Amino acid sequence: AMGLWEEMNMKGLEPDVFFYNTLISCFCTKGNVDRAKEIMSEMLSKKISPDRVAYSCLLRALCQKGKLKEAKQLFNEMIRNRIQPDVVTFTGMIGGLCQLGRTKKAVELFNFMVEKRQDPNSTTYNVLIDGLCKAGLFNDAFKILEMMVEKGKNPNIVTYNTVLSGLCDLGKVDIAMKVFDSMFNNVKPDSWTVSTLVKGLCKEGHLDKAEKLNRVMTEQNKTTDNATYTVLIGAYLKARNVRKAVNLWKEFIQLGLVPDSTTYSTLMNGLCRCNCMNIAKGIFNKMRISGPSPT
RNA sequence: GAAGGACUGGUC
Repeated sequence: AMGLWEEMNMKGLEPDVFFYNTLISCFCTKGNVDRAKEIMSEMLSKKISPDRVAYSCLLRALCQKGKLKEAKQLFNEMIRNRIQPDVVTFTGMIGGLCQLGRTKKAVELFNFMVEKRQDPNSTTYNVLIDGLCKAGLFNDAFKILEMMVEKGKNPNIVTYNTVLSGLCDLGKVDIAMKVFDSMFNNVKPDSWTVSTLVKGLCKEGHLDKAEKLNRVMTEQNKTTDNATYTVLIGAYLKARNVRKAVNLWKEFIQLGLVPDSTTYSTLMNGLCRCNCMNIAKGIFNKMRISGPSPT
């Protein structure tokens, strides 16, 4: 990285706001918030003012790491510098808080942004609904969903998938299937929808229904993908139905789907647990030849 | 119709 830095200086290239923000974003996603803050200080020393994007990045990362005092300070600094937080800023922070497990704080922040007359968009609602579902607070999530509809923000495919996932986690796959049947009027189910339901059905032991759903959706809407098959194959291996799993794996290849590292991990783990070392070896060799697709 | 920040599913 230092090499690149020097090279840029030699060529007389001045890093701009975009460049700095890219760096900040990288350090934030790597969880190195301190380094990201240093980058922001450096911007200031070079007379480049951090903009809304720079602040939003850091704020989300600070929330996610539980550095809430620092986040508050930075937020105030942002306001002091006359940079207004927007819906993305708030949504990011809400998401960070949810990942932290502080859903109560997340809801507070949601209310705060409404007070500040920032209109939550569908992504904001989706983030909060997902956070509440994952915290096991489905009823609260459902209230937010109702609020979303009241405010005229129509649930999109991500909203549906999020809610379906929440229901499946609760073991309410029967209700999830009813929602699925009713969603076609509003949105078009995608492969995420299918894999979510397939996972839910498998969790309850309905492998046959899961497979059928995938089959129907593949034929009618071409909505299948790597992840969906990985769920199905993994479930059959867990049920020690190696024959079925291997057939699905062949089908997977025939469809032209491309296995990645998760696909192979699932296969290797499952086959080894079934004591099918020979089959595992064969697939492993295939991977060594073609290589898993990059994540 | 390109853009540096926010949302959903797969193994461990």
